Amino acid sequence: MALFDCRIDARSGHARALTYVTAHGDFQTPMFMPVGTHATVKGITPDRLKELGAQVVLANAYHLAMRPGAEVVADAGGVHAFMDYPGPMLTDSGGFQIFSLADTVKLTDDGVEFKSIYDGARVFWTPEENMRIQELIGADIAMQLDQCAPYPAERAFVERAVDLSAAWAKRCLAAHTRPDQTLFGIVQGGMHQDLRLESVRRLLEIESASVEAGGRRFGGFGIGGYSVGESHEVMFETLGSVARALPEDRPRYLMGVGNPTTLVRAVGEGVDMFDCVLPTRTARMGTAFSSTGRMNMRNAKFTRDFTPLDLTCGCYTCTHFTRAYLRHLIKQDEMLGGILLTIHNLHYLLDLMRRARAAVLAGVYDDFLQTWLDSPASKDY
RNA sequence: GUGGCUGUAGUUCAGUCGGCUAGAAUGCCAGAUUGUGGCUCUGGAGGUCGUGGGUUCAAGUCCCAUCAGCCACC
Repeated sequence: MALFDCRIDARSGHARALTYVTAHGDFQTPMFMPVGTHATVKGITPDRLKELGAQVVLANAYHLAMRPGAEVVADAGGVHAFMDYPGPMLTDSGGFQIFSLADTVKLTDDGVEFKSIYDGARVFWTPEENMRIQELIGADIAMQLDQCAPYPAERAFVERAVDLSAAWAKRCLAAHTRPDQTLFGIVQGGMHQDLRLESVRRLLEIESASVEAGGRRFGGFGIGGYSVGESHEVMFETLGSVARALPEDRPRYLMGVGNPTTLVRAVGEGVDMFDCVLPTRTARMGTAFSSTGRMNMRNAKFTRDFTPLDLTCGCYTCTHFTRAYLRHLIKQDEMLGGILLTIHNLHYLLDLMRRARAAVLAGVYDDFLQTWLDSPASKDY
């Protein structure tokens, strides 16, 4: 298979199992991608990530451009060499920071002005500049610059986000040149079915025009603008039809979603890739995923609980340490507490997606989904 | 032994001229966390104001005694 080829290994209902080729190795879906915003997945070494079976790791173009600077990362030999992660990587464009750092941002049709959260420096990013930055950083997959609408939002606001994101998709695709990197377009449209489908239609139109002119196509598609405050049910009203409106032959990436049950359900709707800070952030704050639902390891009931975190889990944390010890570490703000829960939570989601893939390959995804929904692990959904 | 200082929430402390249901921080208990501005955020519980007496309409606050701790000097 050639670079950025995507093979469909199996289907089961709407669920898919893909193999995708990058310059830093293949990855297989369904897949969860740990988030390493500052070119580090907090609290965990790259060799441990590999041991856990992580495939793609995320970094963030906005944060790396601010610190240490995209040129520094480029001079280091690119983000893989900089952080010593040998596998595939993906950079988010900074589009999400337009949303999350909204009060430091000025939007125009031509681009976005960020006021640095680190030193107040103002930088103006056109889509072209954003592509230059992401090419310097050098991940295998770059995301287009986009605008993510909040929820709830006026329909007119969401329409504008769709317009702006489509305009920027076109400019990103035209500006993107690096041969060992591919670009994903991003679907917006909030919770409006028609706007979502319109957003998909425009991305495909932009791609067709590009290909006709001898230009590039998208390597895959991000589904952005979900998990911004809406309920799960509201998200699933539109998610499936949006995912399946996207081309079959390329990955569909639901951005920013990491709730275990949402992942399992979304795979059933035809989504292939996910990323989220949830497993790593909540780990540092003391929350663990488990086969019986979320556990707050600060709780007093674990003071003298000398059993493993999760008896059904085979990760390093669960095979070596007790709940009492983990609670002690978290309560004391010892860094090892966050590290051990991060290992566990990442293992939990990575393993969940491996089992999902196995179910797709076996052609029994519906059973897998139903078994999941019937299990206590889904109860905190 | 004498003199002084200090006793208020688990802890460290604030508490005006005596005046509503005695506050803060931290700790404790619980909840949140979704393309990472997070040792973060949101709730909650917790006090016979060392003890006894007195003055006063009213005392954490003023007076007396007493106990404890600390300091200094014999």
